[in-house]
Amino acid sequence: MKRVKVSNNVIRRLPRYLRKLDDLMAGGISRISSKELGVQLGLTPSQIRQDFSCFGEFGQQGYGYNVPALREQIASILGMDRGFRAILIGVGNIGHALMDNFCFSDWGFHLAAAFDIKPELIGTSFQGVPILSMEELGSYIRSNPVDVAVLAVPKEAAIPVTELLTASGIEAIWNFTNVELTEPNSSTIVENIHFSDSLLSLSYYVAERKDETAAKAAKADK
Amino acid sequence: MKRVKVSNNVIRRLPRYLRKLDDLMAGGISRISSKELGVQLGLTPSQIRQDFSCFGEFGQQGYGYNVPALREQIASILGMDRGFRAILIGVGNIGHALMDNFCFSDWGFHLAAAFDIKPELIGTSFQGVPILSMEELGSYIRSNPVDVAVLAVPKEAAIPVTELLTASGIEAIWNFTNVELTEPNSSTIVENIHFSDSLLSLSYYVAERKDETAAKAAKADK
DNA sequence: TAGATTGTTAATCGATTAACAATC
DNA sequence: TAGATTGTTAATCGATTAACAATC
Repeated sequence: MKRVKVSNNVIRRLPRYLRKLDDLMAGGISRISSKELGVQLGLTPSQIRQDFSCFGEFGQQGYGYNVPALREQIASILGMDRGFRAILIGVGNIGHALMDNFCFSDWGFHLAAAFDIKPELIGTSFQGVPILSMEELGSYIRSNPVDVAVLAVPKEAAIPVTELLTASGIEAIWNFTNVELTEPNSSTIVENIHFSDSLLSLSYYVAERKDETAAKAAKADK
Repeated sequence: MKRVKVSNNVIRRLPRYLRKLDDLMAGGISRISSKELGVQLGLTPSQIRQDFSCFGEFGQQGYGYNVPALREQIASILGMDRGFRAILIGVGNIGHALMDNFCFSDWGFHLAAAFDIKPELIGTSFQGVPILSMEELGSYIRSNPVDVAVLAVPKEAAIPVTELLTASGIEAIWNFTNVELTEPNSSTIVENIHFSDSLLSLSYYVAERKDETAAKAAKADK
């Protein structure tokens, strides 16, 4: 597979392609053109072909793309076939919801262990995932392969726990705390789920929509 | 306030600015230049000044920006002072976690009600928010002001519930389901929290990092 | 074969960065 | 006042779109 430098925008579209291809497969569609894919995703066919061409030639002239084959290619580009191993730090509300609801294995991940400080949780297991003490975290990381740490601790613990993680050799963090972990100098890969950032973006667009509606009403009214 | 068309990239940076300004205020910093803000956020001073200039003139030559004043401006741009009203659809794992942990009021929102189909939940309330039956959803929306619906239902329910919401007059959805709600023809504002998309992007970067490391090792090895 | 559709090169568009006059 | 820093205009860079030869 090609590994040229690919822009972040392209990477962010890959999971959407994957999702759409899964939908098509579920609907029994086995072939699609970039034109039709563009219609269904609201993208131009050019962009779709450009995106794919970053990684190879997956289509066939005059025919289009084979849906299952393309799906497998994109899954592989995203690393879904690598069996990455994850650990969860913090079994509070959001951590628990992830363990209960989020199917890591659907995305090629294996959730190997969870960590918390609450004594009543330590030593138990949930959905087959053992919950260990935070005190075991460092030694666990050093003696087990861990590719990604899922950070779901309270706000106050975010920075110290991150320091412990990186000091123990963790290179990638899936961050659910509302804290900026990305140090300008750090080489750790951080992917954020910032609920509040997302809600505030939505808030902006809602405010904009209301202003437009109000302006229109005022105009019609005068 | 200016309301020119502002690019999505700019909007997505605003919550980060807000977060940083809150941090600065918590640290007792009352004044900052675009240069220093750039250092702390990993952005160029030019970009920061360009971003702010979409909405007005918030700084002072030779001085920089007053932190609390700028914070208030950005909060206002994001609509945080409008008291938007939200309802939650689906009090499962993620919905419950949002009710319990996510402080809507911190971001200017009021969570007015939640809806579910589970009989044991209906009629109860949690954190002061009443949980109502899904059957009441349509009439509730028609007789109460609702700006945003938070969609946290199971995958299968996503589309039918969205249709009910839009048919009842909802214009904005904060979508926690792993389903593409954005119809190319629809005018509904949709903001997605796609856990799996986020994890897969992270997965890509982890895979890339591993490939680079392996390539380097192979080179050193030969 | 003729029609369709790819992969890629070139053209356009938009976003980021640099430069600088204005001014606190 | 002199130094600092803004807001904005111009230059650059990168991403998207269009065009088209290659070919299934």
